[in-house]
Amino acid sequence: MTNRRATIADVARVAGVSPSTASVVFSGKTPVSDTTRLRVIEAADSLGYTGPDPRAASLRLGRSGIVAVVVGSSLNFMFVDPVQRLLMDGLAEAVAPLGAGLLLLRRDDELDIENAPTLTTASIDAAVLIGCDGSLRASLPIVQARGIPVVVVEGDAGEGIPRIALDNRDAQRRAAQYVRDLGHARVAIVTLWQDAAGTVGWIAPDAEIAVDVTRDRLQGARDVFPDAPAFACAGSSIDDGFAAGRVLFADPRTRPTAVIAQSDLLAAGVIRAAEDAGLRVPQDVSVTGFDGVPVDGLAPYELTTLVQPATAKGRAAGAAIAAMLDGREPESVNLTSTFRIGNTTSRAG
Amino acid sequence: MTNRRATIADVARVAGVSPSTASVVFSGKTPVSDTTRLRVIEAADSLGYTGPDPRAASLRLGRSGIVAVVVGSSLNFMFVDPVQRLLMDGLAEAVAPLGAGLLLLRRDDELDIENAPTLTTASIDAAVLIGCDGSLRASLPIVQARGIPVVVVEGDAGEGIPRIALDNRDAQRRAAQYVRDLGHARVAIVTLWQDAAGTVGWIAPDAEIAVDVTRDRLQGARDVFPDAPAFACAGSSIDDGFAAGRVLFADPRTRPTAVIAQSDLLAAGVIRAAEDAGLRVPQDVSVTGFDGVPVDGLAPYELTTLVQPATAKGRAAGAAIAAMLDGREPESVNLTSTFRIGNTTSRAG
DNA sequence: TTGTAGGCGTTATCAG
DNA sequence: CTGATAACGCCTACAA
Repeated sequence: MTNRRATIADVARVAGVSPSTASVVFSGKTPVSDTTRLRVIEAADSLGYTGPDPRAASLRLGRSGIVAVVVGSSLNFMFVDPVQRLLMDGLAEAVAPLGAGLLLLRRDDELDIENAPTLTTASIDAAVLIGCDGSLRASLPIVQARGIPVVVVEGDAGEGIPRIALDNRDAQRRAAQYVRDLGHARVAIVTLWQDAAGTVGWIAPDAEIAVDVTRDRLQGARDVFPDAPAFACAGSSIDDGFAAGRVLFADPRTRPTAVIAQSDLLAAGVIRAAEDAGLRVPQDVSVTGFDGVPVDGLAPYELTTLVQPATAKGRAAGAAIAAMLDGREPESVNLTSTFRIGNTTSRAG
Repeated sequence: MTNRRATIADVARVAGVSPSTASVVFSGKTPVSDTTRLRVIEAADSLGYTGPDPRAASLRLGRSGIVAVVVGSSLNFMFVDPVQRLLMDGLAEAVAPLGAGLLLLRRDDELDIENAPTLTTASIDAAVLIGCDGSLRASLPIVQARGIPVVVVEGDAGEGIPRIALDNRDAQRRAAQYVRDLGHARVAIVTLWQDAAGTVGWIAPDAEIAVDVTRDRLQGARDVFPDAPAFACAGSSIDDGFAAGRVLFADPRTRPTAVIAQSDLLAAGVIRAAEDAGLRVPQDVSVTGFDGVPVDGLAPYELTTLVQPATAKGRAAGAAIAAMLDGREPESVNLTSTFRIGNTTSRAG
């Protein structure tokens, strides 16, 4: 009744074969005669051996089957965003065939907790950085020094690091053009966060925005409406959009006839605010979103929005990782969004 | 310019010390003289050595610093629920001091993908099973055979496995009592999924429900309103609640004056449906939720609901894991929800 | 088809 | 405070 777990050597001994043979029975890398296989399996059963210890295997093979996903501080915050969720789904799906799972890690610089796991200390085969803005970039040297493949989604990590990007500016421009073609001239923009602090409020016309997504989408809208005022939110949520909408619709004389929101959740909030202000959507105000994700509770509205291939983004990141682990050159990918017309936009009155 | 990464042995050689000494410099387990430490650090720098290889360390130490979280099929689906997100946050927080991170794994039986990582093949120190209903229970023998500590959240895994549970029935009963005390008699219940398939519709009065949460909360409500009709939803979302609400409010003559929803998201949907049917909340219909999570876009309503300690649930699971890894006896915990009165309930007209 | 031998990179133990 | 030694459990040339 020893406490030690059985090892493959034990199994081999009981089965009366050599360790390598027993190993092969489990890995299937080499043909084994049926009788030996059976003996080994039986021995394993009798010992309660459930297969090779992954820890030992990963040392030997140099692979741990784990891909790190570096997220911001709070999982809760991150997964509020449907786009992130779909992204993770795509990623999980794409790395599964590699025998890899996703390890959630926080950013290295948020170490309030003693000896928390980090990119440096975790046994990982690769890392995915999401939204590589500033602070995330600090993680890079670490993984690079360890020689771990990295891929960046929605962000720029510099030379030689594959990126999975979106045509944010182009796509947003297309939506803006559509809005203009509908005859709208008084247009307001509701943006995602403009900085890490999540400063809420009107964005100065000449402000430099450090957050890639926000900047790019804003530029796209400004390509068509150069003077449109832009209001920055703290995050991507209905509540944030609602608060922004309240401000936009506060003054009946200056209120916009169309609002370009940088996410579907924000757009949903803006719509709520419009209703709240006694405005009908789309008759009195047109609203566009971005993302093309199902917004829980938005029915019967169907947003006019840009459908981004969120799951594909994850899959592309997974594919890049697979390539790198294979020793192949990873590709940076630039995905494109599709403009979809819903029932939240109409001709300017 | 060899491609091999430097090992601690290389560092030791360059520093002119023994490998064990070099190791100790990194682990800090034993005092080292400043001069040697410096020499080792310098050697490491010059070789680009970033610290012990986690794979080797985990073999040696028998710890990988990874805790598996077994989720249903889709991350997207799972993380829609704010309760799950908070739970994960608490869990991450609680295992971080152990130097552990969270590995997302799918259920073993959903293996459509060849060689996907599983509870059997991943190097994990412990596992958390969330919502241990039926199919999840299949994972148990596997981990137990491997001698891996397991804790179950919101579900029953049988003997000897620590559980983190909630006072679902008691809590729901308290809410129901409150509703009754307000004078409501025609009450309907909107429930979470009643089976894995997510069958939508009225629940037969004598139906046996296999999903623990749903059953327990339903019993709590029925303790007070034994004959209240219950309508089952497919999931916990505003849209699901809306659909249910539509049915409840379809016939003005039989419509309930109060609805007990089994989650806040469902309650939000029911409220929408009520508005949609021209009913005012709470004047015409009272609605209660369950969970006490912020529902994006629900303002200005503040739900009358049961606030469950979602993050604490995660932390408790983490604590149980910490205990087991420490060789201590883990505790099963029974957390309690707090009844909170919002503005979605009022006296029966 | 099976066995032998060596090493993957660490770290705990124990002796100096 | 430092160093030698021995595992940790497995996999894979290579030889038989």
